[in-house]
Amino acid sequence: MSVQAYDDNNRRYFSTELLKWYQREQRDLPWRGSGDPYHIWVSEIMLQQTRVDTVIPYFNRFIERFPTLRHLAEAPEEDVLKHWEGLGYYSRARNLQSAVREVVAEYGAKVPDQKKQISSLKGVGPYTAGAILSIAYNQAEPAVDGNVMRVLSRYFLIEDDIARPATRVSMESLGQSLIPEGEAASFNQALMELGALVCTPKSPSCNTCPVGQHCAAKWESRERELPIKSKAKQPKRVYRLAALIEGTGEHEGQVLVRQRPNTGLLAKMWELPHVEVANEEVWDSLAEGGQWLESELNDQGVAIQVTRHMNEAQHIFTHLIWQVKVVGAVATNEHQLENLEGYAWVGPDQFENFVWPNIFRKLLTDYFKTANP
DNA sequence: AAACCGGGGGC
DNA sequence: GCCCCAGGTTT
Repeated sequence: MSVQAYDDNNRRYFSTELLKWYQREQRDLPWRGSGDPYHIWVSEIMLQQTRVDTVIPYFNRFIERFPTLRHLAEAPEEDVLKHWEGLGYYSRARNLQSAVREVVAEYGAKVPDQKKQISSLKGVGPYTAGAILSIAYNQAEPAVDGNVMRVLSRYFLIEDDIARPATRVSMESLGQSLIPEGEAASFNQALMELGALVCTPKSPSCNTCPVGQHCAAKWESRERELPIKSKAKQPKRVYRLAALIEGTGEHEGQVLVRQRPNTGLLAKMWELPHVEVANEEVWDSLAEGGQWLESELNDQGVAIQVTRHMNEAQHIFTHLIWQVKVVGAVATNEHQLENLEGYAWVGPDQFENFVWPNIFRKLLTDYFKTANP
């Protein structure tokens, strides 16, 4: 990294001008001001790979329901997941509660202020540890996220691939070296704020940038080339058939749903019973696919007959694309499904008692709307 | 190092 | 359609 080209004057300029800008322009965010390390912790977990505007309403609801570490520690996990519903990366919620329980049990319900301790908590990696230590406790620790790597790579013209872990490590030493004495909390937030508001990915506002005068990338008109990031592999497409099993008799107006496994993708959330099919051709044929769906669910104790094609949906994950076709079905052993482990009947009245991934929330909401207008 | 883990917004 | 977002864990 050719940061040596930058002398101390340039670094001092960067830090002082950035701090001055932040004092003027910082946004008023719900987790700023209270100074409660627990609130800061919750915000940092929610903000992982998630935009500020998305997080704000979730954060307010979450803190209202779980105002302190103890409230969160004592809550049922399902309740926590329900407050995370729609945010994505649900292991964040489970890890957070698990870590909070550890803090209550091992650290007297006080968020630890030592790096080794806080870094050992579930869901707390290098970024989050640095963010909590600096923002909540004003310790001179770096908090290097995507914003910070973008800002630093441009200002110092660093051409390392930011997708490589080694690059983040070197950015951390640079970021730490830039923190002015006693200003860790403001400086780290200022770096991220600049990345979010000014030094944006596509078209940075270099004309209004508080440190643009000494930005190496701007000097060479290369700000749009940075940071350098290798491309991610494109997601694999899979084909799935879901059964919308309509209840009869006492289950009139209800649909059979099931809970996902305790680990992995969308863990513990609810879904329509469904199977993956071998290829697009099987998926396309209602006869072929329907037969496969019937036999697979039958093996799990759910005997059905597929009746008709109903709906289609696509759901894009980071590493996976679900092509989902929904077919209508009737249960031929409805009386035996009552106590089948992991399955339940749900109608509009019970809908909110379950935690749904977005794709099934939408499919079921649409169904109930057309079935009971 | 690469794969896994959600969902949404900007352009 | 592509890229990114106040990343972390597992393999």
